[in-house]
Amino acid sequence: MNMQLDPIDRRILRLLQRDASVSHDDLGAQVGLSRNACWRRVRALEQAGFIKKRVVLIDPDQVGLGLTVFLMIRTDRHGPDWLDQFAKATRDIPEILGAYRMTGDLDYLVRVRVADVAAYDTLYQKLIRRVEMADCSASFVMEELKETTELPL
Amino acid sequence: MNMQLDPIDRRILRLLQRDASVSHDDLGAQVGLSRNACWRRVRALEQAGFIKKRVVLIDPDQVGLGLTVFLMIRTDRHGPDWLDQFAKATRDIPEILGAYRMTGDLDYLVRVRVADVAAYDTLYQKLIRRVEMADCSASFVMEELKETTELPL
DNA sequence: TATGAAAAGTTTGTAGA
DNA sequence: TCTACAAACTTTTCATA
Repeated sequence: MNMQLDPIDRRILRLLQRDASVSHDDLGAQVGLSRNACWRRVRALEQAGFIKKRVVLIDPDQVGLGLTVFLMIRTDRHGPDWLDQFAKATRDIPEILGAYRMTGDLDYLVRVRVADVAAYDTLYQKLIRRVEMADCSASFVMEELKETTELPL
Repeated sequence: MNMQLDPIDRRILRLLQRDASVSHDDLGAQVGLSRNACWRRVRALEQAGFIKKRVVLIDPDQVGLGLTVFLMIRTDRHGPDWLDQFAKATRDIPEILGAYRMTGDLDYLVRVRVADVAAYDTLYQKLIRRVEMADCSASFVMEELKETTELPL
């Protein structure tokens, strides 16, 4: 299914990525559509893959995951098997929330959520046991100014 | 309200942060609880602030936001008013999805989602017009190995 | 092709055994 | 706790533009 996003779809997405707990009645009212005209559009957006999933966002501090760490990684192995191994490791380790191959002089950036510095060290040991890295330096987040899943639409 | 997370709560959170579209019936079945008992726990988790919000996750590529950029920022103004101004700017600019004050020699790290390099440049201009920065270097994401909102529970 | 109204089917939240 | 009920919400059907 191919689809072009019209202004109403955009508004629906904008509202749903802010709060997906609204009813189709309310959502419809907010975009000026009937209950099921709105429902149809949401379903279409789901089927077309615009909406990937519905999730609950958990407060990391409340569950004891107070520390975000960014790892800047450089490798000297640029073959596909190193990347495979690294990609698999990042997928397997649940503390790793993000992993990105980058331009510039750092090769990879990894975003991690852990309880504290001790937990970070455990994770670091786990990671270097699984993948060889020429250089890996950690930067700790002191303050989270912003952190959102809302895309600019 | 204060609460200690028991193993069933943990499992509920783990399931809901993967897929919040399940009914309380299904969720209850998966954690071995009646519909009602499960519903109560979910409500308690919401009220205690473990569950911050319910949202829809949108595929960035499908809405034409194919490029993630990380900005590494250094400032020479370490007063509270610079930080205020910077924090406000990051909140106001919807393309900025994350902004972090860091340890180490880079002061701030900013995560950005835009359509392409041209859109990035527009955003960059917007940002430097609002806050003074001693140094700001961009790193573009070539490949997203992992990107999740699921916390390790 | 997209809509709205209404009816049917589910789920949710509450109250009583 | 559990069961049962009422309210709310979701989804289908159908008629219309």
